[in-house]
Amino acid sequence: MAWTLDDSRPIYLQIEDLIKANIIAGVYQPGQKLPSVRDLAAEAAVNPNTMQKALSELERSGLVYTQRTSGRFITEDVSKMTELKEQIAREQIQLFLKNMEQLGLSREDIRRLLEKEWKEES
Amino acid sequence: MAWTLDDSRPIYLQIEDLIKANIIAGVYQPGQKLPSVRDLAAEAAVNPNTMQKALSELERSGLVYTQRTSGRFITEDVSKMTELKEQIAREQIQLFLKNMEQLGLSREDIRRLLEKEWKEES
DNA sequence: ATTATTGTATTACTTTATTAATACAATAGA
DNA sequence: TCTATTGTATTAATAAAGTAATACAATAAT
Repeated sequence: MAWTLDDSRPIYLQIEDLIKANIIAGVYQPGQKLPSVRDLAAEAAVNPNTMQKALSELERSGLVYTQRTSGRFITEDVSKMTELKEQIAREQIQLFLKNMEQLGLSREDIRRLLEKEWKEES
Repeated sequence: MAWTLDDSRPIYLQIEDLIKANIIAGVYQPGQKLPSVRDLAAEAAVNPNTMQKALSELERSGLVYTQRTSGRFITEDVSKMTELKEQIAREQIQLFLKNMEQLGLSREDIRRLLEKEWKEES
């Protein structure tokens, strides 16, 4: 795992995003045990508390869970992962539409701009 | 103008967004003079410096400009307004697409989800 | 020329967020 | 039972952000 951190945002947030992306991308498999807080912290060269914070935040998403003294695991509940993904997608969409509408753009405008963007980038 | 502020985000940002929205929505007309920093601050019941910060931030967008001792004005440059609007839209779209792709969603997925959202809300 | 009004700069206070040091608690494993 | 390993809680130190008090500077209006 490439722990490329900068100081543009809080470290714990960057870590949280990195791990989350890896889970969603399937780098970590369902049920897999994560390294311990201390090991992850050493690996990423951050204070253990910082890693702890990142992980406990991540936990709120339901992507990982804790077993008191055994460690942390990626959820085996694949449907929960799907659910979460859909929920995030819905939120993203609603936020996006709200922002675009505040700019005074119609649905047709939005469709047009999206297709234009896609045409340009590929 | 309804200065409904809460403490979920910095006051100066909320003010900036409110004014920006009003400009884009046409509540403030091109060339129109804004009330003075102190008057706006009184109206919104905030410290003048807070209003000053909101306005100077807003200025960076080019939507308003300052004449040293006369006050602040909405830009007459309508094309600048259009330009800005298009730029913001482009940024919003690119950010949105980046986020959706990180979730592993294809273009077709995105099209489908957007139409679904629209169908549901109207 | 004087004054009132404008935006701005400087400085300090306060609060919040972030990171770190350290101690605690639970239990798996030997 | 004992020990090493796990996550967690508490507290403190530091840094950053936000807000406010006050003084300054420029000029339009009189």
